[in-house]
Amino acid sequence: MVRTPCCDKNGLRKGTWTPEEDRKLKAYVTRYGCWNWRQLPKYAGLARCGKSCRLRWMNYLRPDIKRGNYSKEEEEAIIRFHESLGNRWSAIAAQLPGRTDNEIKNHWHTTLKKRFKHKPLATKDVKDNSQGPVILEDGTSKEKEETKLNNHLLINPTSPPLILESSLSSQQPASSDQNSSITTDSTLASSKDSVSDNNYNNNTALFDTYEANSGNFWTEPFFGDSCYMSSDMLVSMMMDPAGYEAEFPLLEGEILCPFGLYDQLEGLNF
DNA sequence: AATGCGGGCAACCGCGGCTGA
DNA sequence: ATCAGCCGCGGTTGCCCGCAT
Repeated sequence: MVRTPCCDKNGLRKGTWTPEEDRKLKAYVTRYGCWNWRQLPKYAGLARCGKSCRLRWMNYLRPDIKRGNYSKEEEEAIIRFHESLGNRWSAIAAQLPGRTDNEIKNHWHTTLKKRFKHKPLATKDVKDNSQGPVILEDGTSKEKEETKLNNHLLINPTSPPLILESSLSSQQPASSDQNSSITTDSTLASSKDSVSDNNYNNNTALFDTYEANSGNFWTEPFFGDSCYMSSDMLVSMMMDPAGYEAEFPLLEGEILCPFGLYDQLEGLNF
């Protein structure tokens, strides 16, 4: 919509994503996970660089993204967090379920910055806020400490990120980290939540199948780390590629099994 | 109706950090 | 200790759209 599609010198597409490209990327990541962004476009049948794919997924295609207007609560939260964190959009986004850093950054520059100039918020309550970042007196390790705290907020269930009422009313359950890639360990739970979206009912069924048959999906290193596919699904793909293909037809240009998957399979007990 | 202009936002670019060899 | 590859982040760009004139 924004940038005119073109090709760079390597023959990779740039610019606006087409619905077809979106469909391919979404289908591929949903099925295989983002095991390697650099290699992913090749196997997904996309003439895009990995960076572009990652960005598109993170900012647009991820199922847990909340779109639409910002609530007053969200805007106030952004302003407060920006006061204390500065332009660390990813850290701010981590506290706002369903919002991406890019989206927040855009909203800040286009709307909030002007408004904030006219009506600055008091900073005291921000610094006193237990949910906010720790402002160190010496200031020397502030960066590290903020990072540690943010990580703590993301992981520790007793210190949840800011959950806004408007977020709770959205279709997906509030999760602890809506900003991270689905491949990160700390986001396994949120990944499960994210795929509970209406568009992903089929995948939810796959999770349930895996959990019922093979224990906890979210503690299993390979599947939890890099793949949305259940072990049953994977086994059927490996043992009976034709049967698997019949059940889950490949997309145009898609390759059945990415590199790395076979290596990971060796460690599994069938 | 035509034109100009600014806002909004998707996407690109480049840098820095992390990790493994 | 060094280097290369990859990923994530923040800054910036550039086009579309709606509104004002």
